[in-house]
This record gives sequence, structure tokens and C-alpha cells, in this order.
Amino acid sequence: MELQEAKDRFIHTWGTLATQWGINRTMSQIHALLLLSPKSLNADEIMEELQISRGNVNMNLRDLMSWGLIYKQLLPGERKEYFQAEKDIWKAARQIGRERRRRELSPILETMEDIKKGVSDDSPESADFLKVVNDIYAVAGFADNTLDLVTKSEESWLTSTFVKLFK
Amino acid sequence: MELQEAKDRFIHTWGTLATQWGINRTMSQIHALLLLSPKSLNADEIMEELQISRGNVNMNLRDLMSWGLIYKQLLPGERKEYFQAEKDIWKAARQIGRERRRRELSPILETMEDIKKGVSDDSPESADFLKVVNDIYAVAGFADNTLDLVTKSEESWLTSTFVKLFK
DNA sequence: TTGAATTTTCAAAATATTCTGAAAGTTTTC
DNA sequence: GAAAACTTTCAGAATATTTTGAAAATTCAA
Repeated sequence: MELQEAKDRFIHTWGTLATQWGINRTMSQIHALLLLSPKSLNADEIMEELQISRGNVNMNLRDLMSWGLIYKQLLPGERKEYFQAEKDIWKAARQIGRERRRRELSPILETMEDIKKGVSDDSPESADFLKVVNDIYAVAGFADNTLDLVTKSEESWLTSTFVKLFK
Repeated sequence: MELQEAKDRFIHTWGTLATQWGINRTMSQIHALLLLSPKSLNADEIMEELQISRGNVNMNLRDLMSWGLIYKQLLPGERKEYFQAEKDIWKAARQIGRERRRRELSPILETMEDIKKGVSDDSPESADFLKVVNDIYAVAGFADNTLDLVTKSEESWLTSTFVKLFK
């Protein structure tokens, strides 16, 4: 297999995997492309490479920046904006963890707290309901703490201490 | 706030949150409904409660079963099938962890292994590419191991030992 | 068996998401 | 300050996903 062929396969597969877990295919493919690119790329190059429109590229680049997975780079003597992926995969993974925590876990915690406030715990039915809400709160809180911990750790610590500790 | 109102809010919110992280709204709502229901429900009751079609109910019930989050119950003297949610939220969460591991992490690990096999590591360009692939493999493997560990632990251990250990 | 009760399937409709491309907006250069 | 270079926006088009509901399949009691 040619290297280019393998890269294309990587980009394509990465996009397909992403859709499986609720992430936009194009966003993943742009991310994969930038991950594999030794130099940073501008919008035109990404359009050309992935055969997609300018609007699509622009939108997904901003999305990727909001996830903290790519950076904008202004090259001296160049008018165009260039983009570069965070190449440290462990760092990128921690970033994804932080964002998912913020986007997925925080809303659950907030909602459960809100709902708890609105229910008076005097009937047995209320108690049953509150038990479910409290349990979900506890599980989400556990996940939140764990993810917080992991995203604050260094790769070296994660791969050595953590894994060994639990072997 | 009436208890019923709070329950409805819970069901509705749970559905909305779910769409935010790539899960079908109706599936989440059925799950929430069953979580809150003291008795198991049949398809007609779910249709009525959530105002959705029979086909939709059937499809999502099967989906929920494939996630191991609900069980089919055959009541003596009843022709209809009844459904019950796993009420132990910690158990349900571990089940979700197991499934996500299988559905999201395993495919990454397999794909990365596959891609590695197809590239000969003799050029510097290949080496760069393989580094990315290997790093992703390592991160996914770490996530896979961690999730495996957590999903095999009991609630009591998770909430006491685990959290304290890392405080 | 038969047929009534129930579940499953699936093509078409409804809805939601993503993508395009041209127009509008912004920045930089001269 | 005009115009060229570039980026952003967004309405409509394309695509993908979800939902419906009626028909087909299955189950079960008699």
C-alpha cells in the first residue's frame, strides 16, 4: 500500500468512525487531514484536498478550534490563515475530555440539581423519583470527577502509574 | 411543581440532552419513562404516554435492549410484552460504558492496527504517519483499559476507594 | 388448524442536519 | 480610500435520520 493511500484511508475511516459516535464527518476528516499534514494548511488547500466547499471548511475549522484541537497560524508574508492540528495526541485527547465534560456532563448535573429543587420530598412517589434523580446526579458526578482527574494528568503519569496501579 | 410535571420535565430534558451527545431523542425518552415507572410498561402504554407510533416504540425498545438498559418481561396471564428499565443506575452506567467501549473504542483499535500493517516503515514520511497512528492507538487503548476497569467495579468501590485515591 | 392478538418490518413522509456557493463583511495593501 | 485578497454568513439544496402506519409475520389460545 502506498503511503498516500494509507493516509487517505486514515482520513476516510476517521470520518466514518466519527459519525458513529455523533460527530460530523467533515469535521473529523479535516482534523485527520491536519493531523497528518506536516505543514499547516489554508482553507483553499483543505477544500481542494477533501473536495468540499469553502463555507463547509470555514464552519468546521471554527468548530475544531472551539474544541481546542486545531490552532490558527498566521504565517509572515502570507495573507491567508493557516491551520495546524495539535500534534500531541495525548494533549488532544485530554482536550476532548475537558470539552465533553463541559458539554455533556455539566448540563446533566445542572439539570438534575434544578429538578431536585422543584420537588418536595413528602410523598413516597416523590421519594422514588428523587432517588432516580439523585442516582443520576451521583453517576454523572463520578464521571465528571474521573474525567477531570484524567484530563489534568500527564501522559507519562497516565500510562505508567495509573495503568499499573490497576493491573 | 407537581410531581407529574417534574417527571415530564425529566423525560423531556433527558431526550434533549441525549440529542446533544448523538443519541436518538425518542430512545432516551422511552428510557427515562421506564426509569421513572414503578411498573413495567407495554408498547401501547409507551405509545400513549409519549405520543409516538408503534413502529417507533418497537424499534427503540429493541435498541435499548441491545444496550442492555431495559429488559423484556413476560407477565403471567398477559399476551403483551412488558418492559422494565434497569433501576440500578450504577449498573446501567457500567453497561453504557461497556457498550461504548465495544462500539466506539474497539473499531478505532482495529482500524489503527489494520492501517499499521499496511505501511512499511522505511521512509521518514512513513515514520511520521505511523507515529500518529500509534499514538491514537495508545490513547484509545488507554481509554479502553480505563473503561474496562471502571465498568468491572462495584459502585461502592468506585465512590469510595477510587475517588479518594485520586483526591 | 384457525383466527385473534400482538409484534415486526419497511416504504414513504416528515424532520433534522449538513453542505454549497454567492453575497456580504473584513482586512490589508498600495 | 479604493480595490484586491481573503473570511464569514446564510438561504436554499442536498443528504441523512427519524417517524409513521399499514401490511406482513409471528405467537398463542382454543
